[in-house]
Amino acid sequence: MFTIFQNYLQSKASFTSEQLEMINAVSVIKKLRKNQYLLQEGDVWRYNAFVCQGCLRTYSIDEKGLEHVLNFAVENWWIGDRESLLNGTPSRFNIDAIEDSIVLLITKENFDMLTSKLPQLNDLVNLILQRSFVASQNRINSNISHTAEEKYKAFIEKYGPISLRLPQHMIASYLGITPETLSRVRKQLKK
Amino acid sequence: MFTIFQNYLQSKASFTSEQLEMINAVSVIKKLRKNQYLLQEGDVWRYNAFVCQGCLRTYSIDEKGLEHVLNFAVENWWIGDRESLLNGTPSRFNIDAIEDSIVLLITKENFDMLTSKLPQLNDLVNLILQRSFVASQNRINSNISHTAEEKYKAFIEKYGPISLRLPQHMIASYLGITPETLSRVRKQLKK
DNA sequence: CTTATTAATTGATCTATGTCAATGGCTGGT
DNA sequence: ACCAGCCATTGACATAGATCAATTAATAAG
Repeated sequence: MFTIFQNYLQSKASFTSEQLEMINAVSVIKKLRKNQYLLQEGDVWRYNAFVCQGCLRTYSIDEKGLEHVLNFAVENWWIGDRESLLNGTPSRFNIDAIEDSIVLLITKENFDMLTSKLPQLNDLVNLILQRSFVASQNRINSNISHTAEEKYKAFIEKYGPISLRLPQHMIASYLGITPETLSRVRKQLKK
Repeated sequence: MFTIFQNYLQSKASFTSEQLEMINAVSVIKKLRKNQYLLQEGDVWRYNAFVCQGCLRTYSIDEKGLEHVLNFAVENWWIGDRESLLNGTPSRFNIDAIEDSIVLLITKENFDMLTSKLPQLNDLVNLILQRSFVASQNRINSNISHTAEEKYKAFIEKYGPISLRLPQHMIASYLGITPETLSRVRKQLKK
């Protein structure tokens, strides 16, 4: 399963086999059944996590008990709670598997060791962070500017085939609308 | 005016006077009158920018000509369009001054040179990026989870005294609500 | 100072979206 | 294969927030 991560790394930068071995040595594979938690609210998140296979979601639960999906992640995406990782604070989010999944975990300490020894990994991680921030800002812009229908169309546009793997009530939650509204938007768009 | 930036840097990390001089050498001070643009949609953003004094906003303009405020920035904050900077693409945003302001600009090339020579600056910038991402994610969570009133209260909580310097229609825009709705929310909260 | 703009408030509607409830279709577990 | 429990859909209705319009308050310009 490390092969998938290795292929990903090689596609983004150049690593010698010794360097890959160093990464492999601190990587832990974790298999998750559908619905299984990777992180639960209140726990501290201590890893950098890469999705080798499957699909997961990050979500919060509000005072009324409603779930709000913050992010999805599929193969070749990173997932986790940066706030908890950065500050060592208990997470306000949950992460669970939408499909049976396989993730690769590297603890913060090991990851910091790797980035300090491998500049190309450091650059890669930094680039991903920058892109994540940009994506995040664009989502905010969409949130404050668009109607339910516009947000849904933009979502389908952005997620493409991945959107077919996500239950609609989770997409609705991600967009900040109810499942009923999403259902009506979809009906409208079919015409 | 460089002194302000210098104080900021020293408060976040340690720099020798030679290092500070190196930073000073590539810093450009730009004064902005109220309402003056720092960046206009369609232009490419090529700097890292630090606000020494004043207050600015980043916003987009939608198809209907409506403005949507993405961010505010005051003294000791960074501002810019990371997407345009990272990809070299024309910006979809505008940045202008809400008050007479002074910003310090360092071109991307010079900034990259600085971060490669000064690891502590690189770490600082990386930390800010991580925090920005976290803040951004939290704002998305707020957007999809809360009512107008809850979002406004959270905004006041987060921005504190700075919120008094911002016109209400811009706060409304930032929150994704109309000025009329914000006015009513405020009236409600006074009771 | 005076006037011209722009911003904030308020009232009267309108509308997109939420809420509640019922139905039928899938899906996963036994 | 069967049942139980989600999930998507649909309808009827409620409501937060938008829109439009008018008034007042605050700022800026001459």
